[in-house]
Amino acid sequence: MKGLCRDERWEDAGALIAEMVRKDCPPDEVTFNTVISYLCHRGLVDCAMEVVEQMPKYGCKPDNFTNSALVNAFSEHRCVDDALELLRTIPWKPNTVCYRSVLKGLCRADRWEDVGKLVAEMIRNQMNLDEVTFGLIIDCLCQKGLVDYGAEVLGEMTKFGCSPDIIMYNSLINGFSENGSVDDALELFKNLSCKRNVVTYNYMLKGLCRAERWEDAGKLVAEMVKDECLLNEVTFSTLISYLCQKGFVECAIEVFEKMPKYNCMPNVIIYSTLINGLSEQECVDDALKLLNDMPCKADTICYSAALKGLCRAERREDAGFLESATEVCELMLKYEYMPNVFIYSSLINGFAEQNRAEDTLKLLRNMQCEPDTICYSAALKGLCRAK
DNA sequence: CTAGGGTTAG
Repeated sequence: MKGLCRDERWEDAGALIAEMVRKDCPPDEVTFNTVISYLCHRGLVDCAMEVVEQMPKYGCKPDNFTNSALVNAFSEHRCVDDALELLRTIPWKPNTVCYRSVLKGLCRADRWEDVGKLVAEMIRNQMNLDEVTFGLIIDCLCQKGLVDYGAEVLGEMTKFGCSPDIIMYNSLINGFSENGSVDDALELFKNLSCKRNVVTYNYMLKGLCRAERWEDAGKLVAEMVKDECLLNEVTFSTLISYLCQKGFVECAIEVFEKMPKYNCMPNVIIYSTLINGLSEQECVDDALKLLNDMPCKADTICYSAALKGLCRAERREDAGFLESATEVCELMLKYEYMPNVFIYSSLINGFAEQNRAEDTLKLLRNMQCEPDTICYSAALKGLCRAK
């Protein structure tokens, strides 16, 4: 059942339940809760509710698992007030997980007063306020820029027998570097009361990269290796994307080339980032080489990044880059990738600037997608320039 | 056997 749900094969899941009934092996709460929780995760809240209504027919009653899934889905996919209302209609004392799902919705909606009230209610009901609950609140505060409050909650929670753990520290480090100063983040990073993990390092790295503190970033990675903390794909993605963004594409390439040494495989997004970076730095040949040597399948964004470089080069040097651009387009079609409107408009514009009205028109007429205004304008430009 | 706090990117 779990497998079918994970693959979103809802009809098969329904058929399986029917089969269970037929074979005298009736579905139980666990069966239903599995289906319900997956439906909820996919945002199919109405379907989930329908399944809940089917439960009594099979002698099953919704329990804490059912309700926490629904409350969570209401919080995420609907209005958090629906979640709150559902919490109130549960005919028994809902457990911490159910409460926490509502808290999550309230935190995300920035309804801190209501968060406080609900926490007070939990305390009144002598419910277990655990690390997970505090971790959730701290992270939301940090994400909303209320890092100081996050730090305050971290201090207060010891009253409830909770001690700070690495997940909370990670949220705070990220919060400080995004919404405060990266030095505050570093300060905390250096004085943690528990062992750092790869997420800690990656957050810290992101902060340093954003601040363009490349030397510190380099030192951090060295420290990571020394600490025997394995660099992962996030580490590399972070470095590569920030280096490209800030115009240091050569460094990004160096980092990229080190990936295999750390058992990390670059994915299509990393490739498109690099191709785009090379195109923007007017290294179109390198961009094309990277595109051609990709071990994974290139997607539209990779192609359009390369085309961007080609079209720029064309404008600059009056060379035969548009021919390569057309070739790239053909390559795309060969691999059954649809060039998108952006690609077409770049190409049409490229031909127009070369006064090649015929090619411009031909391209416009043979487009594999709906031309937009920019395509038409570019074609018009070609026609006008050719007289 | 089911639920729950933290990473990256075009």
